[in-house]
Amino acid sequence: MTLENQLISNAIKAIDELYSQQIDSKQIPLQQTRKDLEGDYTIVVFGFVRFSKKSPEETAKEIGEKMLLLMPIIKSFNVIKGFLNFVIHDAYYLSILQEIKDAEQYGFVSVNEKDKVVLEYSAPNTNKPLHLGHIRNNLLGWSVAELLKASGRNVIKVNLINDRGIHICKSMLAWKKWGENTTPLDTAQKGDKFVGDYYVLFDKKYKEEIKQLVHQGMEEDEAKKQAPLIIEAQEMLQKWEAGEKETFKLWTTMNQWVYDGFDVTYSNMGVDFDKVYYESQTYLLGKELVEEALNKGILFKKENGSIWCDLSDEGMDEKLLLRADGTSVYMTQDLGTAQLRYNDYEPNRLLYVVGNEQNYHFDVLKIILKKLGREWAENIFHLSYGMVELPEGKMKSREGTVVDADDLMKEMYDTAKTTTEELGKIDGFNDEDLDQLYKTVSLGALKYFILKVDPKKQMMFNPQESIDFNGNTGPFIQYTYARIQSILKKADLKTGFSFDGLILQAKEKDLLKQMANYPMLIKNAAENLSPSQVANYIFDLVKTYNKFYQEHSILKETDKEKKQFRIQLSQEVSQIIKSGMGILGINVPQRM
RNA sequence: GCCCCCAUAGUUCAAGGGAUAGAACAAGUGUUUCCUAAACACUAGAUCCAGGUUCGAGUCCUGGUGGGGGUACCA
Repeated sequence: MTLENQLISNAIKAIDELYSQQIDSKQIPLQQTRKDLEGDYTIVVFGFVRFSKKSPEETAKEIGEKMLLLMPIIKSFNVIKGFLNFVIHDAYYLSILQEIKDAEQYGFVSVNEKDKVVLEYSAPNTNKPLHLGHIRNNLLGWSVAELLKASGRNVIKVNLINDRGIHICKSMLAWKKWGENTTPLDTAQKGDKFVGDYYVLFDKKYKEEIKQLVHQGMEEDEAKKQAPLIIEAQEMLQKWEAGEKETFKLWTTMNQWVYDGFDVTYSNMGVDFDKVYYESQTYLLGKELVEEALNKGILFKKENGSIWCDLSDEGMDEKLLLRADGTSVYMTQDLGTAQLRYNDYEPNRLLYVVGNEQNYHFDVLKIILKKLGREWAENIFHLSYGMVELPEGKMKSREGTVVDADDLMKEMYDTAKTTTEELGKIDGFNDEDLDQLYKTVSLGALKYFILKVDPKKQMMFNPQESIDFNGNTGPFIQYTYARIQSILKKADLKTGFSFDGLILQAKEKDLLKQMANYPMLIKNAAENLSPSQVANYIFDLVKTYNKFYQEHSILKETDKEKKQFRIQLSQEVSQIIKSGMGILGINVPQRM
């Protein structure tokens, strides 16, 4: 039983004995005492005055006295207004150190195989390379998976490749027309970049056609529909869905180029998947679902043959599910994908890491599946994260403001290299070590920068101001870790030391207090699907450690017991840093 | 038009309805004969506006202002 739970249950007991009032644990506002005040834990008693019929101060005093008797671990208490502050004996904090030392993975809950979560993230389109928005998605997805694993879930990471649709046909058509049979090898490009260029080219030529038609007197909306290129692309999609051989072959070839490119980016980023779904393999199931729903009368057909879902009962519009030409749309395939995933795993939760621009899409997806009688639709959860914004607004490929994932990682690497060389602490590193270090530091900086922000919130990225290496950053944390490793290398950590009766210094106690919170932190962060909470926790822990490091000598401490204690403390702090950073997908270096 | 989300120092981010709103960067100042100064210490600086609920509101409710997103036979 944790100390928090003990405090709560004894508070309940004290209140029952004092006021004959039965309350449950949720009604006990327990929190950590403010740093500048005396005490470790605080109970806010304002809410109790209605049955204590006494002033907040008196109420707090009475409860405090009762609990002091009930719990020997409480050293003393003090009351400020309605705040009852408890001071806990050092012995408790020393026992925490022992607990951390003994734990296999402190703060982690062992995995329950039956608590299955299928987590989709990344879900790229195969018509353009990955960019900053995907970076947030990928880092979040991977990290949330780690977080859920740490809290005992059996997580299956899945990717869904949007490998079919009109957008792919645009790239294909452009390549066919102007690609002159070249391949990524010919232009020495990554495959995803190569194909992406043709997507851009299509858009350019298409715009020219629209402009020309408008010039000839056509309305712009009409011109967008009538431009020969778009008609040709639509025909291509129909051919593809009809399984026409040549189109299919081109599609296979070009998609493979893209996959090869993506694999490189994923690998550099350090993300992976347990299973990859392809939209091309799920859209037919989606079509079947639409057919089923149409027969059940859940959907309706318009005169031109297109199929729709009427969502006016839910206060929404009508939603298209199948085009007039019979080809499927995004929603069609997502229905199929969800069904397939459920069939494959029957998970407790189907989690989607997708940007908040698709909130409406997921609302509709759930509603339609429920209309179809799929009760598991209730377990669909959309982890809706905010967009990454640039100083000039949204990223637009047309305006060349897209921050490419590969480019960004390369820039970070170069910055890490420059900074490290300037600091010059790299004696004895060989080229391989250095490359590894630059990767660790640059990715650490990038990942931390992205993940420290609450996923739900929109975030700002300014490419002009490069990501910092000082302050609340990945490298700051990595540095502290490396410094501890340096100490541990020089120190001889003796086993079998007992620290019973050791008087803790304020900074040492601060550290142990924070360390004691790690298990709860993991639990809460996992519930909120928020790696940012882990990031902020680790940052605070590291700041506290640095203060301790500054104030107290470790290796030069003459008292042997104190010295061993501080070495042990440092060791466990570094373990938590490593563990927390691991959840964020960030490695920690032995030296930097 | 209708629907959803957001608004905190100059900037980027924190703050489970609780005490004096925390950090970091940028600005200014200090600390290395001492375990890695990618560090530490100090100074200055903020809850968009108007109401309401509450013992207590950055947090909840209403209205306003400002930003973002959605509402496509795009994904």
